Amino acid sequence: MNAEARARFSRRKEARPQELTTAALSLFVERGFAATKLDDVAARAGVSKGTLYLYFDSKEALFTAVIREGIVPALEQGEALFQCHGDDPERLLREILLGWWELIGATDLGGIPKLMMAEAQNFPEVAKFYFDEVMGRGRELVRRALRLGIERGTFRSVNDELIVNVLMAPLIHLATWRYSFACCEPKRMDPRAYLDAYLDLVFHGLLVAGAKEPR
Amino acid sequence: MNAEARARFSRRKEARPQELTTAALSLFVERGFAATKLDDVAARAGVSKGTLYLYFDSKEALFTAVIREGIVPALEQGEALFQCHGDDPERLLREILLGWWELIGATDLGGIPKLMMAEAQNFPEVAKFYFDEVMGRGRELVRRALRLGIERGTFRSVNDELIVNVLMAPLIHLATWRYSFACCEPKRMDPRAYLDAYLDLVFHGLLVAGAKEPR
DNA sequence: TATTGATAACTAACCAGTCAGTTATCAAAT
DNA sequence: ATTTGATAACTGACTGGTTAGTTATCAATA
Repeated sequence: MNAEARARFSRRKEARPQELTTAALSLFVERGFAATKLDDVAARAGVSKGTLYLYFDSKEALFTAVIREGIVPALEQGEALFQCHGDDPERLLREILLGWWELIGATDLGGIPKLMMAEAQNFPEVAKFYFDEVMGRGRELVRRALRLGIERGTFRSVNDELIVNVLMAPLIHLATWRYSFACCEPKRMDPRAYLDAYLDLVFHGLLVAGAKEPR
Repeated sequence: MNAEARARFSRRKEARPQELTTAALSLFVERGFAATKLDDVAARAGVSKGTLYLYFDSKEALFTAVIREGIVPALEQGEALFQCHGDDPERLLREILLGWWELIGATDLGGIPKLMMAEAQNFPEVAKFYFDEVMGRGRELVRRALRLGIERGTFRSVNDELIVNVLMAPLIHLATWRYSFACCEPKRMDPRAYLDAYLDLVFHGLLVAGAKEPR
């Protein structure tokens, strides 16, 4: 049996966990944790429910894995990307915000904020992990860019701790939109146009008056 | 039997529906629709599950009532409030955004956005109602204030249709926060400080350069 | 043949929805 | 003022369908 046939038909102990978490993520995001049946998760991953239990101890363990394994790699990728641009705070912040959208918001991971918001109170430990290890690290990136811009005199002197939340909210909102009200819109919103309007407003709000015109 | 004792012990056909929807709202927001047991809803309202079924046909009917009866009155109250301030667009927009917070975000109704986001795909008809009748009307208020400001030359010429979403996102985010990650924060966020930072950023972003300094 | 990945049938618990029975209330009759 | 009968509000035990989690069995590989 050749490699491709193997990959398609044979038993794949290594690949199963990710196949299952991917299937679980899409269903958890679509329906919520409690309303998602493990039979459906298994079916979407192309296996039976028994197989799911070979890799995860419980439904809750699957949920934990979905969050942990789903978002941490993307976060590390993001952090690596933004360690270089030290010179231009405006450009750096723009790259971070757009980078979040490209790397998380616009991908399948974009459903995770919706899922975590909905389930935070049901899974306090996962919420704590997500708050510290995911949101905390993401916020720190944005905060450093803000601070840098303020120190350099490019940005106005705002409360960076609070403004981080304000800056992230429209991005998270856009990501969540796809999994909530998108189907209600007669004329679909264009994410690119939304992002342009958002960045335009934000940088007009941040840059000191008289500084160079935002792009 | 005096009025107070009556209010506490007697049967109250008229008051029951609202007692039940209030209890249901808090539990739906806290745990999600599917994870909420009707026994718990009934218990929180001080009645038995059988009584709940005297007033609502099904769990889904209860959900629909929670959304419809919960938010429409507050919306109408809001619309009535803002029909007068026609003169000063900046002040008008500020009143609308802060008014949303006071009237909805900071009250028990503040959980409804979280609940609707989580359940929109499970209840497309309720989502359609909410999208058209609640969000649509709220957005229209904000949009008119934006347009007015642009026409008067107070605000920059932004895409009002898109900016409405950007403006509302941080408010909805703050309201949702209370029912998701608030318990993860070691030092609680101060909503007032958040709102100040938000309004400061937004009005610096909206007002034309050289116009009077935002308050 | 032994091991391992996978399954499908199974079990036990849970919970939405029901209904036969109970209790509060009130008006009419005494 | 008290009793009584009718009714509407309410209850909680019960049922049936559903689903998380288990296990006996099978098939492929080494």
